[in-house]
Amino acid sequence: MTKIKSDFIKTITERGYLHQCTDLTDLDHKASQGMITAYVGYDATADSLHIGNLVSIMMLHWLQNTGHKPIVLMGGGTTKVGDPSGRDETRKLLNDEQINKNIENIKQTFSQFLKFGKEDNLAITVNNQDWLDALEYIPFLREVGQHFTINRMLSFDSVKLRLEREQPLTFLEFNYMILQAFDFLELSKRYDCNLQMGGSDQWGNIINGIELARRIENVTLYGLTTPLITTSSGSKMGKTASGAIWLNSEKYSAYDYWQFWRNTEDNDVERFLKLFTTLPLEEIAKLSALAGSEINEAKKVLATEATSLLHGHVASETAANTSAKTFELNETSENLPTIQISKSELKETISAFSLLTKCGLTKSNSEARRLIIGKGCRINDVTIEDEMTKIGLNEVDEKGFIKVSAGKKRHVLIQPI
RNA sequence: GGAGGGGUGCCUGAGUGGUUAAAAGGGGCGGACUGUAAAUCCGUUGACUAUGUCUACGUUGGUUCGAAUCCAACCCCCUCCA
Repeated sequence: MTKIKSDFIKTITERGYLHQCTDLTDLDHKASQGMITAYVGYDATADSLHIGNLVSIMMLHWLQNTGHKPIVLMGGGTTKVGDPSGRDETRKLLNDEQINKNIENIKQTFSQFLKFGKEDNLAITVNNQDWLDALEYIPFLREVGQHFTINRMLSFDSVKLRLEREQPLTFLEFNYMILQAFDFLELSKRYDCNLQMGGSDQWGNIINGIELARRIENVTLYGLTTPLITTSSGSKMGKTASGAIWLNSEKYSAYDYWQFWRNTEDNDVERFLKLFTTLPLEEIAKLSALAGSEINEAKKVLATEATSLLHGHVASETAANTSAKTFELNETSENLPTIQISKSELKETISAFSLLTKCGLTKSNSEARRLIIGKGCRINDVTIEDEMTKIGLNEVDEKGFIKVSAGKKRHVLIQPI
């Protein structure tokens, strides 16, 4: 490619969102001429999106920011089928009620990143259930099915890998790529959508949609994928500590989210600043030039910026302050996660191990005992040596809390009521 | 429908009558070192009212002093044949 003309392509290239594109030169040209409309699809397999979805959300954000129209496609219909891409096993099927509930929860996330509305480049949300549910089998097969050969379908990774690993692939799942292809066609007809974006594992599904639209409507559509984001030590993003990093605040608090970014590996700081914040590139260059322990400053900026994008400025600052107090000033911030325990219960005193479990720092009393034996538990910053240590009202500090810590990073405040 | 192979802890995977709550690795958690990083090293990794008890190797029964290991039936998966 000679020279990038459009702001959109320029931005996503510079910031590292671009993995593959069907025809970058052409798409760039189109984006420089006028408004393009692009969509990303999200299946409702859980009641919240997670960090892994964030790259594509940020891409929609930049799309809108550079003057184009984003469509958020909720996969109410496709979730009933289950995308086999990148999976060894069939997804467990959800019922309609769960799917609708999930969609409602997932939708909230986008309001932070996109401006919604009808006109111009305001974002819209659509649900593919609206057209997929209405399909009639035979007419659909005749219209769409005749454009797919089994030979070619078998050659796509989502199918091929499953077969190679000798894992079962149901006929239901086998249809997924056709439905996603149909989605793109449908969005192109309804909203003049001409670009589909997604993670690199969606490449095959995207290509199918482009081909289908070319055959049936004779239109040219584009596809663009983002790289799979891994940490520099090779593990998949967000699959760290206790499961996924969720985007909904009820499942993953702003404080925890801030902490997640604060603990980024040195080698990832620059890449993540580009991908997950909206800071200008010059500023990112300055921040990532920091060497040695000074890079921690860059990590704090990353954490605050990323948290602020998702949870808002106020929640982000609070998380930053709480973290500073806790980790740098060695003070107890009352904004740490807090649980309440009745005074009468504390009066009786509670043994240290059961207190750990009570406040959710350990999953079982056995785990709590092990933690204490391994010198991993502190009450009010004092290491507990004996798991039978009794904790009661005596341990409440002048601010009215008992601080319970598991390891160096996980803290909970007990508030007697 | 027929023949064969297989189902072990979060995952991979050893174990074919007893010191097996089950090797090894991965992952998780904690500790040390640091910078709330990475790498490295060490410990730990079923539960409980805790030096004991209970639950656990697809399910249910059986043999045995004793079963993940042997037997029977059933369920599920894979391969080949029809």
